[in-house]
This record gives sequence, structure tokens and C-alpha cells, in this order.
Amino acid sequence: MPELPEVETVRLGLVQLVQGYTVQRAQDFHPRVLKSSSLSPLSVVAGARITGVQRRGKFLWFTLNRAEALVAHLGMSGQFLIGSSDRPTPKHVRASFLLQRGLRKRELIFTDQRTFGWLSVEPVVAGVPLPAVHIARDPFDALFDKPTVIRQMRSRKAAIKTVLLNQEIMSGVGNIYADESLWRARIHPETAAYDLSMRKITALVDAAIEVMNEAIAAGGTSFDALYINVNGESGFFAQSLAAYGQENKPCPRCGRGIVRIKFGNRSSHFCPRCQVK
DNA sequence: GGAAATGTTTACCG
DNA sequence: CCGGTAAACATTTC
Repeated sequence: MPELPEVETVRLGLVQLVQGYTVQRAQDFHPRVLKSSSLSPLSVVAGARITGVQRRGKFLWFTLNRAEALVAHLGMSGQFLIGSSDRPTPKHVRASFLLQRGLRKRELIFTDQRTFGWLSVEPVVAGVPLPAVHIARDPFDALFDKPTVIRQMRSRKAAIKTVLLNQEIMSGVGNIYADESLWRARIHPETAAYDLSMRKITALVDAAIEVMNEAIAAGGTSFDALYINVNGESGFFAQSLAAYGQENKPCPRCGRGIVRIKFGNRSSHFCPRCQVK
């Protein structure tokens, strides 16, 4: 479930279900699930209490009653799931955590089909774990500086979609919400960022905030069982998408068919009438 | 068999 | 050193 709204959906579930729990045992089952930079093997997390679950952009971390944090990135297909006898044992289990709070016990599982996701025990620098230090604040961060972000975006020569996806300018937006934001702001994805007016870029950032807010309220976007929350449930924002994945379907604004182009190694969807270069 | 899938990092080039 | 671009990473499904 991996763009900001999906990661936030997971985070909210984890706050509800694992915050305050103490790790009894932590195990990893795949040679690449633990980042090579990890300060320690995963098993060393045993004994720590989870004091909170935080997020910056698409990076997620558990704060512990220790100096280090347990950091996670879901990559393309990572999931956290709370163990339940109601559901079949998930495939591609990469790590598991036995948790306890008083008499209550829970299992937290990390699964990842494509293994682009990872876990890591990391030092925290000024409130942010090391792997996320280079990631810019996302729009839901209390210290998000919109005017600065807009200025930085406008200073780039690259295509606006590339700039919107750059996690070091503003974090959180991935391919789905980039296409949706550009559609809402009526901007062609290949427009050079520095050719856009201040007004247009402002509209784009506002659209990104708006669409991600709506997606969080819907529990994220799920196309299939690969993107689900900690209870195994799908979000329903997919039904609200205007552009992403809507090739040949009518633009909800003007009726013209949405087109898909290959761009920067991935697909971009837009309305050729509403979004012109 | 080829293409595509919601991400990040790295290398290379100018 | 910086910005821009392409490729690599791995697995599964259509």
C-alpha cells in the first residue's frame, strides 16, 4: 500500500493495534528484508516497548523506549498485518514480531512480494531516523513550508511530474497521486516545471494535498490484495480516480478519453483536452 | 513471451 | 558539486 495515503492508513492501524506493546520476539526470514545499514539484527528489538508509530512521506517508523527506531519502507508491495486466525497465513512473510501488553498478545507480520521494502534498526537524528533524513517534509507535517516547496519546484527544468515525484522537494506523492494531482490542476505531466506560473504550481500542490486527504479518508487506494491495511482490508479510493489507470475512459470533466504515455520509465495518465502543454 | 505493477537508489553524463 | 536521466533491484500477473 505504498504512497502517502496508504502508508498513513497503515500507520493509523498500527497506532491502534501495536502502540504500547512490548516486543517479545522479532525474527526475519529473508536475506534482504533487513537493510544492510541496520545497527543490529532484528532480534535485538526484543524487549523494547513500542512508544509510537511515525511517518514522513512514505517512510514509517516505530519509536521505542530506546535511542534507536525500527524503520520500515513498504516499497512496492510491503504490508504490515496483524495476525488473525480468520485469515489464511499470508504469503511472502519476511519478518514477524510477537507482541505483548499485559495479558494481551499479538503477532505483527511484515510481508513483501517484491522485496523492495525493508526494515532497519536505525539511529534517530533530530526526531527522524537516518534513512529518512534526506526525505523532505510531506504536506501533512506541521512544519511543511509550502511557499519554499513551490519556489523549489518552479526552479527545476525537469518535467513537472518528475519534480512532483522527487521526494527531496516534497515527499509522499507517488505515481497514482501524481497523475491525479496533475489532472486536478489541469497540467500536462511533461510540462517543464520552470515554464509553469506560480499560480499553477500552487494549484498543483493544493491539489496533491486535497487528493491525498480524500484518499486517507477512504482508507487508501487498493487495486488488489497487494494493498491492504493492517487488518487485511482494502481502501476504496480506487473508485474515485479520474486519471490513473483510466486509459480510454472518459475524462470526468470533459468526456475526452484519458490517454496513457510512457514517461520516465513508468506510465502517465492524463486528459489530452484538459491538460495541454 | 512480453509488458506492466502504487518505489528508491545508484551510476553516469554534462 | 548539482541536476537530469536511465537502469537496477525482484516477483507475479495479465
